[in-house]
Amino acid sequence: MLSNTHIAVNLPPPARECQRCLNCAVRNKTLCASISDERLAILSALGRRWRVSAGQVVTWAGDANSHCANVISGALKVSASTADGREQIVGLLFAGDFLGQLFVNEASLTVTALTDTDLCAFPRADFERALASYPRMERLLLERTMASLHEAQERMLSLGRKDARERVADFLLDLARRTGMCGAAGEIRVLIPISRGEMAGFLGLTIETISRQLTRLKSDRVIDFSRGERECVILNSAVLEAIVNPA
Amino acid sequence: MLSNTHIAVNLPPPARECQRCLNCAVRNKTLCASISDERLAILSALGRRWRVSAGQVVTWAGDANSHCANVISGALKVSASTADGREQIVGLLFAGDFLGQLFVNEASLTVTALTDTDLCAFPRADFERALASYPRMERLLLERTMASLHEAQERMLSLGRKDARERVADFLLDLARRTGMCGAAGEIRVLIPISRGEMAGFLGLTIETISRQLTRLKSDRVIDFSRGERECVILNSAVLEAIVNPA
DNA sequence: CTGGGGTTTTGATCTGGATCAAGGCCCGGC
DNA sequence: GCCGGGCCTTGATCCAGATCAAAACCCCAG
Repeated sequence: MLSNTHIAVNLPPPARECQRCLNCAVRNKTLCASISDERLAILSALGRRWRVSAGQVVTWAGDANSHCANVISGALKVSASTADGREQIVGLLFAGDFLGQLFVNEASLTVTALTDTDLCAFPRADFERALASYPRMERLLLERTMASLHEAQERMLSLGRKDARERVADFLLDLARRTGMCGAAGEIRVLIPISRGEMAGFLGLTIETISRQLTRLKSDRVIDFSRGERECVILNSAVLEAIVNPA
Repeated sequence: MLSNTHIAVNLPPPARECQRCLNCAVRNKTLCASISDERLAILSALGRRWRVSAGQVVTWAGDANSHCANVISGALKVSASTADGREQIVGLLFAGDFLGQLFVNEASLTVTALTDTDLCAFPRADFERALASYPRMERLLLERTMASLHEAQERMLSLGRKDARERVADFLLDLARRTGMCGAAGEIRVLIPISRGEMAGFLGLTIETISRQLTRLKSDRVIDFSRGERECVILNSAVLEAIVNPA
């Protein structure tokens, strides 16, 4: 023990830098999870903590694509827009997710914090270089990128071919699967992490349509909002499944 | 020269296998472009030529995801479907493209040949293993997957927020950018590689809407089809640009 | 308790694209 | 040359969801 302390005091600078990473709240959820404690030094030296408050834009579409980041805490939306201001949310990011497009010089998407958010940001060029030194991280990033692509493909089906009722049911079930807590009587409690407006942006609908679909599900006793608009209780998931999977 | 011949005769079996690869029509367009001639042996041993005729299904959504492939020639559509048969085309593949989802045991997409097609197919598990032996190929695949994701994100904006006119204009300009040949008088000749029905499947519209939008552009003297439905001449790309980029 | 801004709901109307229904065109087989 | 089957176009109608408009609700500051 004593000798351990002695060793720690004499550790070279890079290793000391790593303390921040070793204690990181998302150490084993981000891409860094693929790197052993001992080999963390290079990456650790590149990262900078960055706190963003709710509503702030992290990256503007059209700007130089200079950074990427791991999400430590909070929630962000990633959106594409037309020149005249229509917005489509193409993804949501939460703790552990990777933020950024690699190998491209101009950002094509706008990233905005939905809540107060902590990021661990890297200069993109440095990160791309580092990737080559960490083959397991590169593999993990490839897996995650493939998974994102897969999600994107399902969303294309939704946006191109499903009606409002189906899209909303999809969304609720997805949320339930990811974060749902089972209550006493077979019902599922889901905290909706975004506003009605953001749901609309995500599902390619308007705010009014979202609201109407939700109230319809409510009056059909499929869901309930007795504890606030953000707290959805799924009373009858079988009906939702049936909407999502029509005859 | 004579000694060269002599050496060739004595080459070990793996290298001889490679001849097929070295002569491959898409040697420097597929993922294999990242591999030097000398190191091609492992991958070469895994690949099997596979000829698919127009209309044949290569992969059914829901089946075991056992293979991936490089497209040698031809064209394919990749589509997602709802249980009741609505179809959204999520991507098109041409010579040089990589076909397949990795790291997933069940295929979620159906892949269908649009024309007679030649593939170079690999057992997925073998290919994933091989990937680790070819870091440059893994990097290239990561870059391509990121590019696909980027495309998918633009399509989400299209499907979620753009009207029929904009989607069709987008499609034509995209095609022109990729494959368009400039003619005499500033006009651009574009060969549309798919039918009206497939355009509809791709753009999230119906066949009738596609047809109406095209005839409208035709009567507005923006495009012309004098040489057949598949041969589009863009007479006034400025108008198309204006549709794509509204005030 | 009161007032005001933001979010959500609800209502009335409009419309772009789907749907339903004919034709037209082209090509290959007989 | 005529028939049959794919495509593609055109026309008529319908409807889900957008748009426009107004309440209702909710929370906090004063």
